[in-house]
Amino acid sequence: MQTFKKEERLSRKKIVDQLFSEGKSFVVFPYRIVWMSYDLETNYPAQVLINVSKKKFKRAVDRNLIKRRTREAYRRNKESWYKFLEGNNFKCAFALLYISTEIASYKAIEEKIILSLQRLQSEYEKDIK
RNA sequence: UUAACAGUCCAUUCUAUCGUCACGCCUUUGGCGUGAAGGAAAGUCGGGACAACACAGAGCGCCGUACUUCCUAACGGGAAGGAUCCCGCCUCGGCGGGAGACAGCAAGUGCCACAGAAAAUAACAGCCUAUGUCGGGAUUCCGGCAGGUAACGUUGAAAACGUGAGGUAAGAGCUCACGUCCCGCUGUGGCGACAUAGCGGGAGGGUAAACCUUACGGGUUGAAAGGCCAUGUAUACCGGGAACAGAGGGCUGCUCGUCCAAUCCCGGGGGGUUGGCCGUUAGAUCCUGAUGGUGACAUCAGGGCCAGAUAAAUGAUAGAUUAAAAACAGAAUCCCGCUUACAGGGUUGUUAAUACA
RNA sequence: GGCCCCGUAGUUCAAUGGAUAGAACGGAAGUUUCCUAAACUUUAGAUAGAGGUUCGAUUCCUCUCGGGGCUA
Repeated sequence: MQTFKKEERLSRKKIVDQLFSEGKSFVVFPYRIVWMSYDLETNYPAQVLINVSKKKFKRAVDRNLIKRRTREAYRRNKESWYKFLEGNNFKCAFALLYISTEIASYKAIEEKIILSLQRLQSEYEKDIK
């Protein structure tokens, strides 16, 4: 199902603090991805945090637009990522940080989200070895 | 009809698929139904509601406001009116439009660069010798001193009521006529600001978005306010200070008052929590109509329920209309204003042009 | 969300309401040197924006823009 419920989003301050102090990160422009394995109290295999900086986009309307496009792209393309995690019995907390200063179109964002999720899988495979 | 200007109103449409948040219902790992940002949600510039502090006291300090009357819960907001200034018109004293933080430098103090004698107390240059005195001269003349005197003195943003006459030694609102302005009193009109007429007194540079005076108002802190439940814990140790008597504390700059009071304060260092519920959306509410009022607005009647999240909800794709789905822009306790941003469209008024009658 | 503070040369700071807006470092040009550094001489460069009060505004007032701090 292409849902995006609240349980699929990262909201615990404790986990967020831990993620940003201990998590590993890489960049797939315009996103910076911070991730770590965490034993989440949910049925979903991953929780995601989407962030757009107020320093880079002054107006709330612009921030909302980017967050909505990112959320939409993640919702439509997360299926294989979930299958991978469930197949290996992993649970993952990660953050998508938008670091560009320009507003990207939906098509560009979707492309990069797919790339990011593939990169996350390969990072996990590296970690196992 | 078109264009310009001013005012006012509306503001990313419709269909399908997949999704987000809240509420309700059901056969509850889900499904169905309903609802889902703004005129500025923005800036946080005023004012309130609400909450805690003693539901709050006194004085000082500090801050704010400033023509009048009214509206409002309140306001620095709004309405109507007054005076002043600016613009336009003409039949020349009226009409129309616009502007502004519009109390008081006639209570005190300060400041006014450069220039100028001087920036307000005076002094200086100049003018006058009526009066006093001294000297010369010798009978009404000259000079000095004392004295009198005004805004006339190249400036400047600003120079001490204006013009004319009288008056005098020379002069001066010193006096008079006409005029300007200010203060007080009285009459008339108006709730009032004020207008107008008369009488009396007076003549003063500017600056209060300089200190200030007067009048009125403001207790302080803000929903990260505040209340409840759950979980968990240790003020171990070190340094400095206050105090064994009213130290310290009660969210207030100081003093007083009042209540609680034996350990308290500062720095280093350490332990625990960082979850949930309420506040939280029905209200100075919205729509329609009637009545009162010049108006802001008020009252009455009928009807409606219109986001409520807590890392924070509205998007994506395809199609249609269109020249182009397109401006400024996203609720976070709520409300009333102000200010600022803004594509397009509707509508009202004024002006100009064109066409027709 | 709430409450505050600050915007002056490229940088760090000055400047009672008096305008030619100052100083240090830095920049540019020149002198000196075989070349560089140092030294010396000269020079460019700024009041965040708009409006108001005032004869006059960096300074006082209002609005806008930008930056920063505090608050569990």
